[in-house]
Amino acid sequence: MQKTLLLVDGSSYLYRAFHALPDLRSPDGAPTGAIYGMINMLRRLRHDYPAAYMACVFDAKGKTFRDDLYPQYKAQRASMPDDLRLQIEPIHEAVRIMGWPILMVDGVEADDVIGTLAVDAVKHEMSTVISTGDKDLAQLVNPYVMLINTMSNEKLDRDGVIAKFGVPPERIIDYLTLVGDTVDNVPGVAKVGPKTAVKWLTQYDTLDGVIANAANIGGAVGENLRQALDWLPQARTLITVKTDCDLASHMASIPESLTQKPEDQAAMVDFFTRYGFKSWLRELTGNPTAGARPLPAAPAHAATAAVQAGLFEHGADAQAATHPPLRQYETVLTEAQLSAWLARIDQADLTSIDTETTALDPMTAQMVGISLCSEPGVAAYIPLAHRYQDAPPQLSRDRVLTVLKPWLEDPTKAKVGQNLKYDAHIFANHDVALRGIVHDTLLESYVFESHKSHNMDSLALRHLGLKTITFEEVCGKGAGQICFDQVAIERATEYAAEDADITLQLHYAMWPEIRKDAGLTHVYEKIEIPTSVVLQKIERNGVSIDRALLSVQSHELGTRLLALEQQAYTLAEQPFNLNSPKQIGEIFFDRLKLPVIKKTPSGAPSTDEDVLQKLAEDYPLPKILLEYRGLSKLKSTYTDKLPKMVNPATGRVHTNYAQAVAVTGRLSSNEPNLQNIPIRTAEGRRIREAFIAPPDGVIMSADYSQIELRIMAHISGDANMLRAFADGIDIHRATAAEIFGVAASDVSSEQRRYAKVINFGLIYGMSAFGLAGNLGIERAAAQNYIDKYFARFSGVAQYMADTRAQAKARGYVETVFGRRLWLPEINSPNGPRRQGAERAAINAPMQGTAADLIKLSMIAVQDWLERENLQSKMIMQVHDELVLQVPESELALVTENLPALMAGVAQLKVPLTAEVGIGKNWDEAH
DNA sequence: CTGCTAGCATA
DNA sequence: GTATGCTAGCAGA
Repeated sequence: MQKTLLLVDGSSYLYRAFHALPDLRSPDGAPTGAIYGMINMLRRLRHDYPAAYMACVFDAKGKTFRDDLYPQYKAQRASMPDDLRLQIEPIHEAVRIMGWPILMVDGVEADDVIGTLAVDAVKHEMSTVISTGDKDLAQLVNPYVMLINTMSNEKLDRDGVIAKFGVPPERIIDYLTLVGDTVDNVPGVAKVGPKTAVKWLTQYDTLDGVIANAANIGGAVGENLRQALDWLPQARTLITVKTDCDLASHMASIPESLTQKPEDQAAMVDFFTRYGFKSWLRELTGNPTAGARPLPAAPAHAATAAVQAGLFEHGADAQAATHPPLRQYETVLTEAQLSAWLARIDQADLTSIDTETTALDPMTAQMVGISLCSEPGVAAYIPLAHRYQDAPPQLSRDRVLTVLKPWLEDPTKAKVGQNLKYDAHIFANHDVALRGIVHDTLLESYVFESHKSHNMDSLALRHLGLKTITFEEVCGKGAGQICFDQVAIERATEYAAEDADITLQLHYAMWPEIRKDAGLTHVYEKIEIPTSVVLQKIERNGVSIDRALLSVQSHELGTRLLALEQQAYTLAEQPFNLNSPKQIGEIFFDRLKLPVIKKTPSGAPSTDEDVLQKLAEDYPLPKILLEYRGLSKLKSTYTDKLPKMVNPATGRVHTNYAQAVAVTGRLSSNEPNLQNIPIRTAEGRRIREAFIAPPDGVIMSADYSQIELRIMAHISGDANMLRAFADGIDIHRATAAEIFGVAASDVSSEQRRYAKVINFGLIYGMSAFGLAGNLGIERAAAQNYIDKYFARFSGVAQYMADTRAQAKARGYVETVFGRRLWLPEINSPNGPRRQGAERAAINAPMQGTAADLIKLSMIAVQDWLERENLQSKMIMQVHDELVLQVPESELALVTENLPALMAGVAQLKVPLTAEVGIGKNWDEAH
């Protein structure tokens, strides 16, 4: 094999080049980023992989066999952005005039053309290099075919494929069939990801082996596999790249038709002029200053600044943007370096900042180093506290923080980071108040694509096509994990400086996308960024916990649990672990022969609360177990755990609010979760007695009343519902009056209870089946209620229909404030999944708008507290409730203003109301 | 030691 | 019937 064939998967690079580069413009304002990226890539490829034969392959028009086989093929894919569409023709033109043979075959995808050529090349004794960003093509790799990804510089030969995927190339089709391809909307087996797929293929060798053994695979994934058995052959066909396409009519012969043609220099001069690629132009026209010049930091900075200022339309040099990937990373060890960097960031329009620490817990972690970046590709790492044998002398933490403090605390010095809430805590741990947080890439990603992952490694891959160094690669994992202060400073610089660099680049990739939409921009700038600043303060405030009280409760619960345990053993006539659903199942259903009411998803008889409730009607043991479960949950999750979470330094509990987890826009709370403290049962409520006020103050709780139903009234505009809220009457009573056709004053408590369940069901996108289950009535009866409801509240019925339609047409729904909530499965061919997405679509605008409103409340309240210089502090948020600690001296003022602030954050078609409670502890405050 | 299931706390 | 996080048990490393 002497000769090489170089094949470029042009279609896969289009999107990547488009998204990886800033919004470059030609002198007359046309978008040029993708054109620039594509030309740059082809130039580098030809340099790095000199080949006798070559071709650039694009998808062409026309339906392919895959569309016929599977109408949903690529159905998830958003239509091509206009700015990219405009660049397609110029890209084809550029490829042609650069002398590359170009292949587009109507009705055949680029992948299949490439597959066919790669197989053909072997017959002509050529080896093939395929340049692609698409992992699917790994199935083509063999001793004569390898893949390269020019964006990540990754090379995949046979060993590379095995290293990356865990299976050899000949198993890639099987692997992808199991995992599925979300990009092309080809589902695999539900809940099967790379790990399970590799496990199965290792165990059963091939997909056919896995299918043959489907009956032997346990658990929920086993069931999912069996569900997918009919589908898998079709998925395999879709995923298999064709290697036998008829290309005869499109080229005279291989290899002759795939030789490089001479560059059309005149056309190139014209082309580069038209699109403003000045340095390539200089190179062509023999200008002595061009060509030899490497791409240093300065032009990169100039380009970035130009992008920020929107100057590209005026013909700035697009070429100086980002390529080649620059990694000018500096370790700052001297005062002189520190001064130089301070001067740099002080001048910069925007600086990305990242801290390395000793721990994940933001309240106790100590700073190990700081990284900074103000120009893509040029970053600094300032090690402060690396402590290992022979670690070089570092600038002291105190010294560096003293030098940087004025800049860090200056609200006019704009900062960006990935989850700056964390870094703000770290700085606060060292008495620095981070200000000037104007951007956060975590929140940009969350606002832009709520349903995708937001960690930096996946963001870098998705938006920049770059593979980053992971924390695990640097520090290891599990028991073998080392603290960052043990990492060699050279290695730490590569990792930490990259983080700051990538963060800045991610910002330049995502921010222009958000800016295109006024709603997203509003949600990001006016809700998420200010919320993150408020959250950091709430987390830092923490909440005071009465450890002694919890300890007493733990003890009491322990005693009662012990007694229940003994009673259970007696009734079962043997000891068993009451915490083990498996052992309970054996006792109940094998030994005592109790009836099986329902099964868990994996097929075992269920022992959940509903089942035990039912069985308790006829048997004594389930009743004991119910009580045991309830008390055991209280003890293990709350009374035992909360005292352990008290921060020794502050004497308070500091939860972490995750701002980019819930796909609806809600916050979530962890370590500990303070959003699921019991309230429904008297036993559980006692936990809240341990959330106490400071000696001179009270706990104040303010919650929005019926917020989601109010939002439903607002969005749907339903006249009956709007009137009920306008009149300020009990909404469940009003609903019952409508459904049952009686006067509001004649609604029975039973009727009100039904109406309440129906109202909640509506918020959750209920079905007759679900309502029946909840009310314990026949399905037909439930349907009857739903029909009556929709007859009386026709605006709500219309809203439900409109929301479903919008979700299906656009793939997302919106909150009142323009937050987008994506529903990837809304057009899934899988019925249950699709229906699940439909219910989520109904619920999301209400839950999401409520989330927007309370975030606005938090911003307004914090702003007011600071403006008035009050001592009152927000200490918790529980979705529709804000909890504050308020000194006695401010009690009257805050009681009056808090609900008014919350009610006033938005003017909807219905009034918003917030109810306030006060007490010495959280239980009393309700 | 890791990942999964069942069960259950909240809005 | 929406959205989360945490615990214990358990199976396979």
